[in-house]
Amino acid sequence: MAEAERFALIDCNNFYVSCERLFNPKLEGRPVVVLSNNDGCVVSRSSEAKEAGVKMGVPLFKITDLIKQHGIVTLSSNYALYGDISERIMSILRNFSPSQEIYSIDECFLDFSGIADGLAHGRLIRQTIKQQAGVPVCVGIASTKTLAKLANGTAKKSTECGGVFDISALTDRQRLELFAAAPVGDVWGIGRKLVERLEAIGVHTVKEFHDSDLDKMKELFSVVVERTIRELRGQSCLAMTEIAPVRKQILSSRSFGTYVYELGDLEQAVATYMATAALKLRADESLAGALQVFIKTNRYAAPEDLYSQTATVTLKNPTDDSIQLVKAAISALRQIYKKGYAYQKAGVCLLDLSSINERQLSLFQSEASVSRSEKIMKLMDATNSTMGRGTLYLAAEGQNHRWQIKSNFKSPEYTTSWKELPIAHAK
DNA sequence: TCTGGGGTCCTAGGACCC
DNA sequence: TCTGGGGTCCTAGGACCC
Repeated sequence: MAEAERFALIDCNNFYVSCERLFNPKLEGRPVVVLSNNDGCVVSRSSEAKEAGVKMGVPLFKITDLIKQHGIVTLSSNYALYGDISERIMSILRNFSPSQEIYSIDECFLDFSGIADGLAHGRLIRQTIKQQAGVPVCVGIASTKTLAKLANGTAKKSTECGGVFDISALTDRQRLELFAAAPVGDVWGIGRKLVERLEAIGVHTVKEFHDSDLDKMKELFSVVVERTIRELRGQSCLAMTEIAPVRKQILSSRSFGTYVYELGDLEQAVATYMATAALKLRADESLAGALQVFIKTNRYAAPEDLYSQTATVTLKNPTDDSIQLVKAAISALRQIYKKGYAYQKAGVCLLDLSSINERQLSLFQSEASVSRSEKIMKLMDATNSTMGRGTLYLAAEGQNHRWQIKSNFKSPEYTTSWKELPIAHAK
């Protein structure tokens, strides 16, 4: 008999908050939230903050009273730190299965097929990560990815299961009871809009969704919804993908710390974002064939103050050269800039990406000019990598970034910056 | 005063071709 | 004058995820 497929989903609890606590144990037991870029809204909450009533994604200015009332600690996000902790955790997890798919910064799937006692293996994982990385995780196990996600949600909510939950160990009846008690919005891939539409046709629980008619749901919704129902029924439609496919686009954008009015400031911002995007492009060993630039006012502004425009440029020759990309981006920006608006955000997007190994020189492009550009970019990237970000930059990026984001509560880069290594004091 | 950023996939609709 | 319909490709926008 063929072995039954099984997946485990390992997900860190309150990941960003857990990372902050590693280096600042005083945060243990206290309500803590981590904020998005620009200190805009809440992106991670400790259990104490959840209990205090802080909702996910809420803007900071709406919870000033709650913060005072409960003494909630607010922290700016520190992505260099979270990325570093994530890498450590993922490399530990790699040892627990022949196949791992890293799904996001704080979660991965492991192939659990053929593991006799999934629950025991899950508990071992949980214990090991806590011990070696200091971060609490939960483990969900099931015969499909969608069910493993659901199992992980149960592991997080339930107090009895000790952070590990296996749907494939349930009887049919137990499984249906679990489905009947869960709202359909708990299912991976069913977001706010779909919940609205599903409820309108009388589907409220996971069980009702699971029991619905496949053909009808495909017709009413989409092939994705149909596939999700199949997965809930135990028919695996989503396989493990161990090698992350190459990115198809690279986006770099930021909200400004204060409104921006002048073209000159926007040009600096767009040049800076493009330099960031181009660095990622070179790290991927890709070339961009096209790029987009967008600028927008605050989307909550009055209708007469709203403006949002995108310009797309197709490049004659695909490139990874920051200088060329910045030039193209700035000329695109000049086409869409309109004076008189309070701009709140700008960004660039690299599109039509191809592998550098498949570069084709056009008639008008000499090998010499390409290799000169390569040398300059290599020098710039190497310098910035050893001497620190921003050591070498393009003149267009400018110096006085009046528009730069706010980051008022940022923790030090404990693990990724020599200057900010924590100091251990002997008692 | 103050509302994130970076991705993916799917669909609808227009352009174009035969 | 009469002016189809199916296929494909591309793009913009929406929905979703973390």
